[in-house]
Amino acid sequence: MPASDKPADEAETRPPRQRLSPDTRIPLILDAALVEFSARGYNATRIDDIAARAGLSKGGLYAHFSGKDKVFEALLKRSLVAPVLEIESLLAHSADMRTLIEHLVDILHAQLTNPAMRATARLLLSEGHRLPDVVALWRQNTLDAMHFQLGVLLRRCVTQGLCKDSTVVRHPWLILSPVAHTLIQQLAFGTLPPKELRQARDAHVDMLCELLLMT
Amino acid sequence: MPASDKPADEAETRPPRQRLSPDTRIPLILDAALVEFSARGYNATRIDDIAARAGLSKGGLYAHFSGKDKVFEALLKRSLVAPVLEIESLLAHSADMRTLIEHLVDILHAQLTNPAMRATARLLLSEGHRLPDVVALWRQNTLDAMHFQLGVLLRRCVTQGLCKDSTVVRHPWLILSPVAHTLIQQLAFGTLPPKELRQARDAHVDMLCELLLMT
DNA sequence: ACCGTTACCGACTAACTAGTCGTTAGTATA
DNA sequence: TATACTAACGACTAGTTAGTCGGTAACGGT
Repeated sequence: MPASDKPADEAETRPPRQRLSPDTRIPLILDAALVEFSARGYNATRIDDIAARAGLSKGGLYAHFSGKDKVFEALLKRSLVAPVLEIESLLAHSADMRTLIEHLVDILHAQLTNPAMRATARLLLSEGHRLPDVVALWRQNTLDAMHFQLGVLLRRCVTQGLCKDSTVVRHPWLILSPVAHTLIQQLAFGTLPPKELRQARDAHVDMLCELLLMT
Repeated sequence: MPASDKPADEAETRPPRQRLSPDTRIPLILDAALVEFSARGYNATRIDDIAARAGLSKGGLYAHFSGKDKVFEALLKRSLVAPVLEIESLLAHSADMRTLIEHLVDILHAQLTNPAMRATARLLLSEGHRLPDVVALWRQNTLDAMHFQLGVLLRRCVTQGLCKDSTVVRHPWLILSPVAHTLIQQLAFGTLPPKELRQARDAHVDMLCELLLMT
């Protein structure tokens, strides 16, 4: 093996020096941080690991963030985008109530299979106490918003005579709770086999149908 | 301030040297470890902190455990005791189905308000990957066992004509899921106000009644 | 082609902590 | 009380890592 200027393809020994604008480098850093933090937790993650994965050195990283905690904060803040329920679209594209419920459950379960979302959830649970402000913000923007939207959607269905006025209409979080259960399983036991995920999804749908469908 | 032999009551400067048998010291160490680990996570917890809280020095702690990971392992193993559902007792002491559901939900929610259980759950989620064997054991002993018992209980109720044959009878985990949701909230946002806990409990009961009670 | 800006490098330091080990001192038994 | 046993001490070592800083090189503007 020639030890010349570019040992190259072995195990990238020195991708010379790549100069990127902050606008393109920072997302790379946050992507790397998400992987590293969620794999090892906050304390066990080394700045050098994040930097290496983002394609620069520690010193370079410090040009963009003043410390480890600032990286963490920026990471959580980036994931604050609320997954807005397309209420109108759901109502429009669902022939009947059962279809609507299936769409709804599928949207919720899609979040579970999204690795970035899972990683963020794990960080939120295990390291969230570091940044109570960010967590509170996340609660408002994501959780409360989703509860609210679910409530609006369901009350509209009731008004339109599409479904019964069940307990879950007044407590939309009950609709989310099976997803919470599955999330906990995934966090504690690792990724569940597709079969179990499908069973969970189907049981979830069935229960909601039982609760909401007109008899 | 006299720097004599016992500055005593200031900030306990030297509770001289207490010699305890392993049988009494080890539980103290595990109690301390639960507090420290769940407050700061595995990596951020120092051996000295655990030792200090347990009332001895680091060297003393190493007389009982050969390392930090062994303490952690012993801690999780200690909490493996399954909270067995008193099925017979539940059936005997419940006048009607609604009362039985209320008892059931109360048992589940009692776990949530138990600080030691919450701390263990947090550790299991955030640091469980360190000890996959212990986590798998916990799953068998606790989660699967509880699902099984719930299934037995509900099927018996159906057979005795006490309740409908709902989806949740075939998927008992759905009954647990609202508790999972509340658990996540507690872990992410800290202890919930009693009012919200009670609302969650009531909504849970109402939903189960809707699903199970004969019409 | 020159030049100023600034993203990036990497060796260094300062701080922290898991684990060690020779010593000390409670406690039980005689 | 004398003695043996061992829980507990605490200073020390060795290894790790967050953050610093003087210098380097890529890029845009002229």
